[in-house]
Amino acid sequence: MDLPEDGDPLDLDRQVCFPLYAASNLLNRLYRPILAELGLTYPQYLVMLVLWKQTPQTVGSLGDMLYLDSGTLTPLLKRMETTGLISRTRDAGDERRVLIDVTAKGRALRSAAENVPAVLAAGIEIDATSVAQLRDQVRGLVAILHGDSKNADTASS
Amino acid sequence: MDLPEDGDPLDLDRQVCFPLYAASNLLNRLYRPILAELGLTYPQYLVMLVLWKQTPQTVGSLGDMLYLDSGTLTPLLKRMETTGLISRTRDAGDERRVLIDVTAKGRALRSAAENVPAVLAAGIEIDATSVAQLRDQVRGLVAILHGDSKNADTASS
DNA sequence: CACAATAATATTGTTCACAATATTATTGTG
DNA sequence: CACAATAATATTGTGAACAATATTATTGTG
Repeated sequence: MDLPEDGDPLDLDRQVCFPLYAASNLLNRLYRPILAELGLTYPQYLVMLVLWKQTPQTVGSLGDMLYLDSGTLTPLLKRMETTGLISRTRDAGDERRVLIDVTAKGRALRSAAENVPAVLAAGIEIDATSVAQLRDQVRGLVAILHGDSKNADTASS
Repeated sequence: MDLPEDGDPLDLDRQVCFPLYAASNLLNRLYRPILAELGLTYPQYLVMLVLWKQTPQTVGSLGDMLYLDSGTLTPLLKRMETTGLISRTRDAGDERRVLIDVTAKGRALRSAAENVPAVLAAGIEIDATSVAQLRDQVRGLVAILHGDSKNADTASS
């Protein structure tokens, strides 16, 4: 009774993509004021998460991890350079590349960012199990959409 | 073993929101060329889905259903008016409201849009059961995020 | 009826996200 | 080594999203 055959395929309630779209917007809206205190937007926060793990990165390596391209990242990284969180320097070994590194200011921001997940979680009434389940399912979809069919076992066994 | 306690809370792989963000971007990227043939963007497509179901709508009613506000919808609807898919007229009964209706051109687009879901599904290798499961889980999250706690029983209790 | 309070939409300014294209550097083939 | 092919990043132009604010219309209270 949930087959795509019966009913209108153009019904908003049938769409898979709409809830994802809505959830993404709503989450961004929830993150915004929290991250604003750190002087970050959500995609900028994602860049910092990567850089806090491993540095330096290139525009391309950031794009691979965040599923974004230079058209989005270049201006974003320039803004982050302006606010003093990162540095952008041409790779001497390969002048095509731009190395992205954290500055002292960017490194200092880490401790303040550490309770962002907790603050956010406090604003959402959902238990940890559901969250993990949801995360893994969406991750499976991302893998499929990105063509990493190796990781495409959303709910299989 | 999946508790938020162990490990770094700022690890990209632990984030719930990132997969949702990535999935939303990737899906939009997938929709874009398909909808471009109809002269639509994804949010414009969502507006048409609503209007094909029930008309007229107001800016506010569309916003309620799509979780968007006038700051996003007003310019979007103006563009759709320009392309001739919808009409925007002040409600005579309440001049604050703007009634959004489909034009003949917008109505004619419906049949062409009917196979969008199928074309899209063809591009994603995922079974219907997983999709439905994912959809319902994300829908649960949307309900929580939006404060509709009535529908917030993703897996609670 | 006056007029504050509220409601619905519009505007402004900033930051993404993207396709298409341009620019510059490196690699590969002869 | 020349020079086409490729790779990495940047630029351009369009369309969202959003917070904050402005504008206009209606409602409610006296």
